[in-house]
Amino acid sequence: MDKPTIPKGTRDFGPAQMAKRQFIFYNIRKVFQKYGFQPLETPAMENLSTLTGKYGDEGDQLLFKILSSGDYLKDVDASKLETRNSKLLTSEISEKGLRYDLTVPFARYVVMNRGEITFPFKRYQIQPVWRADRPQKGRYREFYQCDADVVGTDSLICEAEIVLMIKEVFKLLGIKDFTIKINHRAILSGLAELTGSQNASLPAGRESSLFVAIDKLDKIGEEKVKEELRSHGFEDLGIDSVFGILSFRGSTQQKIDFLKSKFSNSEKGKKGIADFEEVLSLLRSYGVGVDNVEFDISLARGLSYYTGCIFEVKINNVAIGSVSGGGRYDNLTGVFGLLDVSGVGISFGVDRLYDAMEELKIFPKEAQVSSKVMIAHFDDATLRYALGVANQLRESGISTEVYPDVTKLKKQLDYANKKEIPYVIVVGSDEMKDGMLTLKDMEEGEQEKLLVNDIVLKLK
RNA sequence: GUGGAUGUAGUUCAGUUGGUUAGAAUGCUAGAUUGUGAUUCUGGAGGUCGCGGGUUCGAGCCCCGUCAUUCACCCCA
Repeated sequence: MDKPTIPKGTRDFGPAQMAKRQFIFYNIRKVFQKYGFQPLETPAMENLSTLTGKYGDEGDQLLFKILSSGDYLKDVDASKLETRNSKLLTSEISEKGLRYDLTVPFARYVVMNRGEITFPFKRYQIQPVWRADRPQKGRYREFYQCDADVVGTDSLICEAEIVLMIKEVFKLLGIKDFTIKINHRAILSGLAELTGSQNASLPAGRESSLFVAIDKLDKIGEEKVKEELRSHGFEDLGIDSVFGILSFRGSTQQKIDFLKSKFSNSEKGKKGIADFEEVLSLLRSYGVGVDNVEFDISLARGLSYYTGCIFEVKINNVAIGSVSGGGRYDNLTGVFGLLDVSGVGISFGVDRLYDAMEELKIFPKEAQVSSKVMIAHFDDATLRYALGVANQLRESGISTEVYPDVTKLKKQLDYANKKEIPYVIVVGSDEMKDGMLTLKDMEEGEQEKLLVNDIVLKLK
């Protein structure tokens, strides 16, 4: 029998990791609820028709498909089988897939339940998603997303509150050095107009290849991006005018003023700038500073359904991809037949947050303890006495465990030490006689004799 | 889907131009100490060297294949 393994890109989470992961989940959930978001869960699997076509060609390839049950090959067209073309066959042998993100299932839910939902609808969702990617650093095939979305309102208050929530989550997690990058799809569209003949919009495909290329600007540099654009057939003149804007350096206000001058003929560009200015103005009304916020004209984000403001959060000085991202999508529910519902949302990637926090060594110690106290004993009589003590402690709300076997004290203390249990109560025949129990502080190594009630007071 | 790196004890890794019985640290375990852990000392267990083939008198080491892990690209949380 071979040693058992788990699938590529998946992980087990032991008790130590779970304590830290739950610390992250707990704080994100706390913030979501504080801003009025309500919980939602959807199935791990969706109908393939719900998922396909929502993430582009690349995305479709990364979908995990579930083989139909039963004798799924029986009714397959023989000529299709002959072709040996898997893509032709998938629709025949698979009708379900694992969810790829939380936003599309949410859109599906909204459309299915449109009659029940009171808009604007604010929901949060913390569940795993699956992507058939090649795993690498900070990239897994199964990972958790923590999404909060609002649908049914165009109000830019939602965008502003997303910024507030990001700041609050990072504060609770103890991450200090991070950047919230913001841009607007309309600003990018304005930019795209400049690449072609004056004011002519690019076809959608051309537009997205432009976005994908400039999104890499801070990663691969100006020359490589230009190269990529040329290979996609963009003219040098257009490329130069785009870089004339992208290379602009200055404060947020200077960037805004500069773009306004460039977009004098672009309705889209003007709209993008106006939205962004309004979000900044709203933030000021909340009385919250815009530190950590950066206006990044080159931020594009791949997902094609974004139409308004887009966000991305990076932790500085940690070599890991973005830990959070989101934006506004005007027509997500449109593909499911419900038009004119605007949504905006944010997603935190727990697994990357975990990796980054581990690298920065900023998990608080109290996120990691198990029992507060363990009771050690010597024989059957003292073990039985210990059970009563344990019950008293637990009734007072103190996490307590009794060492379950009769064995040497050394071994029991060793166990407590390894589990990082901070206190040990030693019950021997002397302690049983007068009720004065020995309480040992495992960190300091000191011990004192106390009544159970006094121990409760001390540990509570 | 494309390219690179690495597979030796539970774990992290040594292993000389190919040469006797493959080592260390750590962890595990027993004791030194019959009521005291994390420090110290002593003993013990633990390896089909990822798998399959080839070269050779001889392979952990060289060659081919294969699987796994990992990093990067594409894309993304």
